[in-house]
Amino acid sequence: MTVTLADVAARARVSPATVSRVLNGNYPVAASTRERVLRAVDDLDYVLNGPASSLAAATSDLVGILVNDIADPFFGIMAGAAQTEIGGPGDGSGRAGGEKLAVVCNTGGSPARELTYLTLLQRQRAAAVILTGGAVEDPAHQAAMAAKLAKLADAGTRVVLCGRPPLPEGEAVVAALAFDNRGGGRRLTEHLLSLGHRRIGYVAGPVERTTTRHRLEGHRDAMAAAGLYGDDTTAEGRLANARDENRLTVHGPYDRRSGYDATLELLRREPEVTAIIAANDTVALGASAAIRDRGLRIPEDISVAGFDDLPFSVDAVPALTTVRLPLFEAGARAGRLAMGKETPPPGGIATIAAELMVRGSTAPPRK
Amino acid sequence: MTVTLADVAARARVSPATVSRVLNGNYPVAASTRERVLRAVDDLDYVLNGPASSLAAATSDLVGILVNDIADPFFGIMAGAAQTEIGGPGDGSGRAGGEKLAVVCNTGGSPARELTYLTLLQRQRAAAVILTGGAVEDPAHQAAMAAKLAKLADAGTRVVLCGRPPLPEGEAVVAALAFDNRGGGRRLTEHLLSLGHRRIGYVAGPVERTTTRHRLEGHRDAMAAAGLYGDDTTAEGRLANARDENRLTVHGPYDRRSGYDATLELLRREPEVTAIIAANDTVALGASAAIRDRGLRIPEDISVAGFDDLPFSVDAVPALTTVRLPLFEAGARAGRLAMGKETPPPGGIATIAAELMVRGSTAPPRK
DNA sequence: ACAGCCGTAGCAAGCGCTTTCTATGCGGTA
DNA sequence: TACCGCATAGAAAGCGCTTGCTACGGCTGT
Repeated sequence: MTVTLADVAARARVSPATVSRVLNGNYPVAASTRERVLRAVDDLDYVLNGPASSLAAATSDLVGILVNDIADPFFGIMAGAAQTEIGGPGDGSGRAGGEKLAVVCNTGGSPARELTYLTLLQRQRAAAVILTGGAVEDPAHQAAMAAKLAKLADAGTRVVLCGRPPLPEGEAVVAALAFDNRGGGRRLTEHLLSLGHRRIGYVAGPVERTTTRHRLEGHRDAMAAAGLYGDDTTAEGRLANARDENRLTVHGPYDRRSGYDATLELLRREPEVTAIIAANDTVALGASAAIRDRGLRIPEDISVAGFDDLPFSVDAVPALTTVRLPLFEAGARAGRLAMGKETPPPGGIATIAAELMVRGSTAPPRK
Repeated sequence: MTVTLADVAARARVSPATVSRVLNGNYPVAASTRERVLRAVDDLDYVLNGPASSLAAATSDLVGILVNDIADPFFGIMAGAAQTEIGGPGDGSGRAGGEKLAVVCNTGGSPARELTYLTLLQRQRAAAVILTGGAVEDPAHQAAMAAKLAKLADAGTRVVLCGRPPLPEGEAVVAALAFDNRGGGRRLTEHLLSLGHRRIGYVAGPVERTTTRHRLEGHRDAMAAAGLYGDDTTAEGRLANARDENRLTVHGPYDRRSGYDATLELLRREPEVTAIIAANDTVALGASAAIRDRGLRIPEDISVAGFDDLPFSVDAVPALTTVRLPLFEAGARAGRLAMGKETPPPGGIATIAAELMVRGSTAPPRK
């Protein structure tokens, strides 16, 4: 039924070993022989049996890219960029040079699925794995992840982190590319502060994610530095600060709906808010909708800012002030790292700068 | 180094066959034995060797989802939905029930890469393949695709088309879910027509894609039915119609940039245009930006409409009139079809309705 | 008490490929 | 001319798993 190596060998009147060598191209084969084999491959429309090949060679050409949400361009852009560096041009049959099959796996943000995919990739003896996006901070899960990644690395799988903080132990991975979420959050807040805002609402992402925490920390650092939170070190002062922080922060998932609902809640809690920072651009879109639905104008009544600078953000009306993350570049770099085409940064860790993009959605508060 | 089935068998004091059967659960094993094996698996932290297993069983648990552009939510939403139907919960080790590894492959819209991925999946003996999005109309490529899909189907891989027209021959696939792009294009144009628009610009997608052609055909059908194009059947009339069609249609990729540039071009060619239909919502965003940059207002000066109804479209200002495609539902259904969890529609072909969403970006023309 | 079964477990033959080791033939060199 | 070495091809031993078939008790039925 299906054509095998042996069939090709028979037709080319050589041994299976020779066919294998022609296909893999890592052993000298006379030009005339090679040609004969190639013709036989073509004639028979032969396609290598991947599992058999992986079994015998103890490696596969699978590269896994784990993302939290495939419907979110934030991940799509990184994954796409990584893939451009991984998938070779391909010749359609036989086995091409350094060609790898880059596949993206959607964890949906679930720790369990993250682990499951890692096991599945381990089972396939994947050549490399790229993990994108923030990690979940649950200690048990982190330990499980670290163990799993260590095992993968042990088995020869290259592990690259992209847009995710380095592992606590840090040794198991080829490289970690982390976004400067903290710095971005700080600069964004400083921008708002410099415009004169004082009551700033914060629509944060899910509590348990590192990304959420880092952006929020940057924000609070800036607020504290401006004497808005945390400067009063007396006992009551501290309490008041904490209350304020909590009152002006609402957590929720990274989606539009959450931005809408959280903004309504923020407006209820503190009608005097003059600016709202959203966990990311998608959330900012929802926040903007809520503000408009309340009959308020952006930025005259309330300023809005996002994070990530996704492609649609510049087209929002007014254009969204946000923090630009070089998603494509980071993804491409992760792809190269995974392929061993680029040497890892010193210590295996690189921080990727976040750039503030000031646009029309932020302006000085009215009063 | 790595632990194998035999190691587990030794530790559980059973034969490798028994371990295999416990893991696959398709053969009676005494409860006490099963338990002993499971404990050994756990103790040894055993992970099945995928390639070996696929080789022996002649199937794998890989399911490929091909998309044209992973950074585009249009595909992300379908792929994500399909994955929810495919990837089981997973138990972290051994092999779970009907668990499959859903992976998405980014073709970038390139026919060559599409074929390459199909070969790679064939090589891996994928359990199923889902192809999403419009096809390229080049006859040579279509023939190659049909041949490849037939071969995949032959080898037992289920092939499902999602948001893509059925194959010319049509036999090789489990099912084809096609969006009613033509109907959507027609209804959208009728809406504009009923508002009083007569000079309607059309920013189309890449010429060679079926999606582009179908949407455009729907548009032109509606125009012709209204006597705007193609009613004049004299020789000169025909020519004039064709000229008009061409003058008011600009092709380009499915991205924001293309929408921006094409709209500028349309405005130059025909300043009297009162409405612009974009190939999809992303393109519509670019078109809107161009219109605003020209100092025109939406919808007062020019109406804008998109296609797809991506999540951000409702948040555009003004909210975008568009044609809603049930991407999530279609993706989920494709996933179920690929898993054999749902019986294919009669004839293997289903057309999925497209619903007109009238919002703020379209209004009657001023004069 | 014996034949026949059913429920379990083991044996062993591959699945299709890679790769080490060995064989062969040829040209060049002493 | 005889020998060595290089370039190339083949033989064969697995890689780790699945599965058809066989084997073996103990139970049931007569």
